[in-house]
Amino acid sequence: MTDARRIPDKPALEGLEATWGERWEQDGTYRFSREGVTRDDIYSIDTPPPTASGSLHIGHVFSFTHTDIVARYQRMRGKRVFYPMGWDDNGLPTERRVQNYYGVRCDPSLPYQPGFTPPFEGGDNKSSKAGDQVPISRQNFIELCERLTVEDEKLFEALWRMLGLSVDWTQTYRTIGDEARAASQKAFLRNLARGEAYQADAPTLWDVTFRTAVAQAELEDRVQPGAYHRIAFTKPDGGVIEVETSRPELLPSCVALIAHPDDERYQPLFGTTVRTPVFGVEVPVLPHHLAQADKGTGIAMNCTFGDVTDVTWWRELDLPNRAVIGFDGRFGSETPEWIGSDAGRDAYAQVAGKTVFSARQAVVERLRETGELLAEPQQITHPVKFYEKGDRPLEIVSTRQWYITNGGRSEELRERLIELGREIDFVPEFMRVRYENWVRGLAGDWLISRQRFFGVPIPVWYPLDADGNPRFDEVIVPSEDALPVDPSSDLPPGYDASQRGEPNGFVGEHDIMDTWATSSLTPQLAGGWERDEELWQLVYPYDLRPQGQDIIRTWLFSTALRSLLEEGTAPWAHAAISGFIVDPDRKKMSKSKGNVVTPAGMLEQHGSDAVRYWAASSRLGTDAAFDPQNPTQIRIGRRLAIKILNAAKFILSFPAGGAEGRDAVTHPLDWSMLATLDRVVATATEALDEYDHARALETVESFFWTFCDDYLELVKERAYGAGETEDDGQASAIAALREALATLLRLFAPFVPFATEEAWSWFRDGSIHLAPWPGPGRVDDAATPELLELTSLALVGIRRAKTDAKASQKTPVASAVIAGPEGRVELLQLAEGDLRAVGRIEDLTFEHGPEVQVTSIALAPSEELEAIRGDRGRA
RNA sequence: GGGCUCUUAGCUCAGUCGGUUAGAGCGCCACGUUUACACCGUGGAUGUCGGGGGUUCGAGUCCCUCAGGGCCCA
Repeated sequence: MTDARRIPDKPALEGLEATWGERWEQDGTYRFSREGVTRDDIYSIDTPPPTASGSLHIGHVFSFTHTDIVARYQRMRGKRVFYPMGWDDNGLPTERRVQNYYGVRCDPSLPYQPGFTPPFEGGDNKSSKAGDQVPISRQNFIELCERLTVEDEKLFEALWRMLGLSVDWTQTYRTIGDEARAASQKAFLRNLARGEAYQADAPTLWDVTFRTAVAQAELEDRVQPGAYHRIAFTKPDGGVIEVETSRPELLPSCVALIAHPDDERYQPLFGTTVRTPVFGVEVPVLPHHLAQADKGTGIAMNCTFGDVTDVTWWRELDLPNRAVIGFDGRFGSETPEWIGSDAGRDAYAQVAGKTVFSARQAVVERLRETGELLAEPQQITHPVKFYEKGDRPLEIVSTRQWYITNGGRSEELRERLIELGREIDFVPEFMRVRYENWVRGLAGDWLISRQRFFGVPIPVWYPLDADGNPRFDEVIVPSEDALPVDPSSDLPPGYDASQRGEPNGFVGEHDIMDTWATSSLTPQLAGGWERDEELWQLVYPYDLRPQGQDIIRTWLFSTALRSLLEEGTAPWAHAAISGFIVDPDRKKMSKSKGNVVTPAGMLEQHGSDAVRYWAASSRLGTDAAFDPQNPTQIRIGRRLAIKILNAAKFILSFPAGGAEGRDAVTHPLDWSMLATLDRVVATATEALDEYDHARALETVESFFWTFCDDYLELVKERAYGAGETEDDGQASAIAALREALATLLRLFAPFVPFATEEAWSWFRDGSIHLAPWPGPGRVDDAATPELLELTSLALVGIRRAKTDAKASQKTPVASAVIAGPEGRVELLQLAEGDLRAVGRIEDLTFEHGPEVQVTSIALAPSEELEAIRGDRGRA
């Protein structure tokens, strides 16, 4: 043993996070070492990196604690745990934050300004308009993104360390880092080579504020106010067809009217043409099953493109493309060639250059003038597609974009993805359905082009023909060893800088990839794919992917997809899905609802162990209610952590003499306690193996309270060496207590890492977090948990008798009789000495009876009681 | 509109394969303690297991149905 440890007089939780956090860092306690190991020795975890420019909320603490419990458990089971942490810093959230924080916006047409100083720092500047932000070059903008994310990441790491995540902090990565950019470009080039990446001119959902394309996974419907406008189309015979539309401004791009094939009202018109109001364009009337007969007048105006149904009709009915709205969300300034009439051209002049909103007013006004608005607009609410981070409705524009196949256009690939999902053990199992539903519902391939700045560039160039037009079908790619590249500044193989933008020269792709195109590669990024082959072979496929249920369709799916395309295997063996946090009204906590609780304050106020206990008491997949005003579970966790320290201090205060461990145990009651404890160990181990941390914790905790309240009370006199018990009873009690303490601390260690490490340090060397997970030990052949159960029952009976007599538990008892069934009483008698000691019973006898109970008890004569009270009064 | 999920004590939640009188913690009330324990012990009250129907010797548990909450998707 080493020098005597100083156990504090008053153990406290305060300061443990700092003390042990520093110590673990110094000792490299959680460092991943690959020396002399095989894949079987490793437990690898692929953690979805938090968004660096977001903020960590209590839900992160919740789910990351779940992961950490697994990591700590597996480490104690003897695994080398590969548990890296990344920061997801590329992407639009960072751009927005940088704009607000520094008061700038990116204008790629501007030149780089060395030594640029932003107008301010630290603003949240939410109300500022884009016009007030200083325009800066793309490179200046990216530098600010880098600067700010590095700062954010420091704060994140500090919080995770305080929470006690057992992450190997030498293994961090950033999704914008060189290695991440190289890896995601390499994966893209491999997709391209295998035909899984392609470009296409296609109608694309477009956010006009951010001026970028948006993928299916980023869409959300929002209910918006709108209005139905009933307008008149003219038949060749001069008759009128009434159409209701919520988007009258798209009238200039109208290409057809469409009704359901079974709709008898319109069947006679199929194949004929009608003239659009105001603009006077002849368009056909066509049947299609997606037209809803019960909506409006039952016949719909098809435009380029009002919604996704318009896109379907355009594709399936082979209609012309009459786009009028540009990337800026405004109507084009040139009058389209398909509008031939003077009146039509005059009307278009009224909308040219206008926003959707203004154009709608102009068109409606003109409809009133011509009498083709048949009724006052009828106010409605209806779902409209938005980019989940945007605040203006999406438009649909036609552009050239890059795609990656994801099964949206291939039944066979969808089936393979569902098959792949079956290789993953979802915890809880029902979460698999969300994955399968998402895969089955995919409507198109994955659009990965983003017209943004802070992200991984799509690593290709295009040759220019003699007229200076790009030949998009002759993609120029870099060699893999040149990665990462930025096509807007780096040169394609075989060209020189003077040829950029010149006829017969080249042009670089200016788009970047969707942030998910990088985030979907976290197994590769963290695991050294194509960079550290040895590491990759050791950690991939990963054992565990923990994540929230809300990102199954995005993160889990896209990672599984990339893994399938690249490796042909599932990226992980298990997917552990945490629930989310709801407020006392059972609403999901989210920034927009304003009910978010910041975790740092909770950790400081209650202590990390307490907060972790709260997180650990919820099962995977189950939402947890959390009331910051009344954090009951956290208080219970805090009480438990304090109790652990106090119980350890108490147990260690008994004189530890000779033999340690189970060899020194002789007393039947001590054996019984250890036998019970072995069962607890078995249950907790089984639960943790099944990723049921809540059951493991509950089992250990409930035993711990019994251990303290009953067993510890029963043997404390014997452990003091007081009383007239047998000679070796003291040594047995102390050995059993220390054995139980060492076991309980280890059982609690994954949940409450600070308090357990503190208590462990009082009597053991090394970190508890590297100590072996307890297993069943040797017990005496006669040992049975039943003895401890019976003794507890008897003890409760004695206590109750004293309570009924309104007497102190210390009141001496002259005589008592305990009854019980035959066989059980004989067993109970093995603990007679301890029962007499704890009950201060002078004369204890046993008899047979139907159940275990105290049948008679006589407190000591009152003069003795008076004497005791007198003593106490004097003391 | 579809998928998933939940509904058990005042609150937060367990409840295994369908099997005794449905449990824990917190809170509440009463009493007792107060040198391991900013706390501990003993006891107490609170239940139409969301409603209805079915299967079964037996249902909190399985099936159907209705209602409500939540999440995701449309």
